[in-house]
Amino acid sequence: MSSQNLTFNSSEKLKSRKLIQSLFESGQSLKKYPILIRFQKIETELNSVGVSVSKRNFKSAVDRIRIKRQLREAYRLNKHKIYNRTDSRFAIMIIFIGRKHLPSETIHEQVAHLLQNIE
RNA sequence: GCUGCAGGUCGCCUUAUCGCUGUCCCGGAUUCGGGAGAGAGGAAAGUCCGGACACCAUAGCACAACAUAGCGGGUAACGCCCGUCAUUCUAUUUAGUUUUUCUAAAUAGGAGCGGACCAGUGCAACAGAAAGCAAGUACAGUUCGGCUGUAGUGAAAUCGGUAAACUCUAUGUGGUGAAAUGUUAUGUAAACCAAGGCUUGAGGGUUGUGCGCCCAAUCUUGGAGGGUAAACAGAUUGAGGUUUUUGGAAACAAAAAUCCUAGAUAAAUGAUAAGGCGUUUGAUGAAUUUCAAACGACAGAAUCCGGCUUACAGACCUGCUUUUUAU
Repeated sequence: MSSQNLTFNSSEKLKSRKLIQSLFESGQSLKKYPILIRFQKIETELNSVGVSVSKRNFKSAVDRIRIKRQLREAYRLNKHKIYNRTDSRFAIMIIFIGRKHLPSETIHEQVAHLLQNIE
């Protein structure tokens, strides 16, 4: 089951435009620099997760892609913190609000901390 | 060996574990599980030219506007590429000159906004009366007309220069851009679309202008929107790559053999660990010897091709060149 293993494939990705819109309009948010997450309870089997990096802070496409990969990896390795703790499922958008590159270790720590506090 | 220039090739590697996106095979037969194999670039970038493809009379016609500009060739096409002539720059050699300078010729390497001033309009430092259509110095001639010649200024005085001046000539250019466009499924109404009929053509739309064209209201018939930015096609086999042969001075073309090499869509191609490779720094030392640390250029496909431009640590190859050593 993809909810238990260390996977993050397309069935768990946030793709619906409507859901993203409602997430930004009425979702809750948690912040721990340099990460901001917005989340909302949804009635599905799996979480629905997206990542985002502002073009304003990182002009180069290479930089943005690198950070998005770090964020996805951080979710993949830490998603058990949600699945093991609660039966609720969430739509989550992980947003990078920093202005420079950070080591993956730091990003993973911050994302793990935020996922721990979602409810 | 070293210095510099030009052109070309490459542009981190290996293993393990955990993942991501397609493809194929097996089991299941909707979801799913297992296995095999594939998965960013020379610029994928800028979006500056040229095409393929698709749709749209808001697409047509005329003027305007814009682009290109020796000659020959290549190409699907080009503003690109190859060759060549003239021009111009640099270097060397030779000749002329007492020498520097300068001039001429030859050789080598580069550069580029290279059509036309026998249509019209404009512009021109200094000198000069005057750089074009007005004025005018001296002398001489004279058909007595500022008509002709000489002198004088200047590169140039009705002889010309200038089109990186307007302009003219030749050739070319419609717009939009894969979120194009097509197909399929479900299917309430007055909103949307298509076809047809009737009336009015006011007002509006288009690229600057004119013509043309389109849009409106009402009736009839048929189909539809949302859910759903859905799914599939377009979409990756192509002006394709590699090798050989032939033709050609080259760009390039032809033939044969062989290969299939990303296809995502809130957008895959990654993360971690260990080792190696390279660069830099520090220590060590007879020795890039040994050790340690840091770093790994520019940059991420998005319909697809051909170019151009710009960015780029480092490595290698070829040619020319500077200097040194040996023979």
